[in-house]
Amino acid sequence: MTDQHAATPDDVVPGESSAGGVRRARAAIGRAVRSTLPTRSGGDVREVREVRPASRAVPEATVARLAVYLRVLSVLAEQGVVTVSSEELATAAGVNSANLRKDLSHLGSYGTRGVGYDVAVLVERIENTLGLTRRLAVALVGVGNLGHALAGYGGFTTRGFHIAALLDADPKRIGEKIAGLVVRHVDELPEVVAEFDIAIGVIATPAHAAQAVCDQLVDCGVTSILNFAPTVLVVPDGVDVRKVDLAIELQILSFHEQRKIRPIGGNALEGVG
Amino acid sequence: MTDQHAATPDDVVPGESSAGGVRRARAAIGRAVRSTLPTRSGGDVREVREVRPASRAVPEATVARLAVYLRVLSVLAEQGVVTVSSEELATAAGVNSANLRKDLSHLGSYGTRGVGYDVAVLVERIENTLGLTRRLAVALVGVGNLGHALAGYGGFTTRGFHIAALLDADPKRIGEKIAGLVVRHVDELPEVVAEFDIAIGVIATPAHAAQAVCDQLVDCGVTSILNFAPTVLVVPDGVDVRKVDLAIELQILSFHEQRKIRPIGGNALEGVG
DNA sequence: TCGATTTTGTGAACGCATTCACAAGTGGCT
DNA sequence: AGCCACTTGTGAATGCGTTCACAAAATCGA
Repeated sequence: MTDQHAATPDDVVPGESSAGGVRRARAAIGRAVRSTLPTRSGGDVREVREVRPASRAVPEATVARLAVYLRVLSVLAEQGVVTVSSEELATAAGVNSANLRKDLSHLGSYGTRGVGYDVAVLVERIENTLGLTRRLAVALVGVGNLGHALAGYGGFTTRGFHIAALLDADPKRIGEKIAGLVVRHVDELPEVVAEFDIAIGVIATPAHAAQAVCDQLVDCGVTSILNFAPTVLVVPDGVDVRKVDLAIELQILSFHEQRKIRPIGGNALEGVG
Repeated sequence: MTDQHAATPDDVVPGESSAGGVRRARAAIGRAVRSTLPTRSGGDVREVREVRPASRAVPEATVARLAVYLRVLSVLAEQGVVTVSSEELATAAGVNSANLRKDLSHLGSYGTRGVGYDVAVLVERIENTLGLTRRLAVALVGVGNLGHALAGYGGFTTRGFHIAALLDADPKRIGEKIAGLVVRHVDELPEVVAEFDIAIGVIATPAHAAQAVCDQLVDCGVTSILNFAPTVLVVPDGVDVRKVDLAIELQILSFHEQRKIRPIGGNALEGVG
């Protein structure tokens, strides 16, 4: 079963991002890792090392929050804050402090009772857990309205990632230079993926093209995809898809908006505040 | 869910319809609605309309999926499909069919055993539930790189929404025309909200400006906010915030990427990860 | 050294969400 | 009418995630 969606709440959703939930290769991977058998009988293949037991079981919901903690911690670190309590950090991250402590406990015990957590240690620990020690290469497919913005969006490159290539199917866009990168044709994907060791593919194409692009990415060996196109992508097991769908986010807000008590007559004169 | 929350995890405050982030006001809404007491003693305030009982209990996770179903159903409708079974629809939406049936059961029984669901009926039912019958007005604050793209993004206006106003704090951008709209200064927010009856505010500013903009929106009576800025927004009870954070999405993918077994490849000898 | 104070780490309880599994209903066919 | 194939709707079981609540550290001051 290859499904995906965000949560947004989902997310989650989960979140979707929003939501919510993603599907990652289920327990199978964990098991394969634990078993000591080499991937191939030849002695040449590096044996998979025992993964640290602590992170074997990091729940999905926790992973999403770790990224938030990391952002907050980075700000604190810049401000010169050395130590932070779970209560402080939880407030800043908008979560329950018990929840935060449980989240962090999945990475091991790195706090000091009576004191709190060392900011620098925690940053490093979370970065390790999220795999942000090396900069992953991202390929962005679709440089239309949204893709164009994403290419120049700072938030992308900030931490742990860099956009290595831009691709599009429209011949008119090939060769165009955006944010220092030349747009290449999507059919060059295999070369691009190999050349830059692309780890993540971002799909910012129209909905009707998304599945085809996704298939191409998967064929090239890309197993992590961030999808901005408003369509459900079908992928084989072992491929992660996260989706960001603006229309869905708005519709969720609409649902809640609808049931708010507003003394009709246009704009609320009292509202909430 | 893509999960997002900026609201404090505190619980229901009686007397206010609260729907913080992921969670919505639990039984409190139902209770507030049932009780006939007016929000204020003055007879002027219009009494709350009775919400149909069926939708009183739609779970958050279900709401997020309803939006997905709706999109899939729209495609089916365009293709002339009249009836769809839960199995078909579930597959197309990437969810379990039992899950889908339970989701739909929250809106009442609109299927026919042995046959399936009438596409048109279901579309209408979901649109009603999500409150998409009227077009909500959206104000977009921050027309930088990302905001610019969002302003022109089709996915926004597709169904149930229209961008009524663009705002920015940068004087150089005021007056600029984007997608047929003139950019106004963010300080004009009160007039804009009143003029267009803004229901949803979209924040696409830099992180450092997001909270201030959010506060302004809330002051103007906007109770639904979609936040693209990488920061946790603090809002009073009763205000919904959903967030879309690209960096977080990538980091979640990074986490899963890290633990995939890749026999080849540079160097996957990651330690603790 | 000892007690007061603070804060972590975690077992247990709780609640929400998903999935299973099947009775109940529907339409088609003979 | 009666049987069969199909599909919904839902109680029950299961799993996941959050929150509570408290014992176990750790620091500080006297």
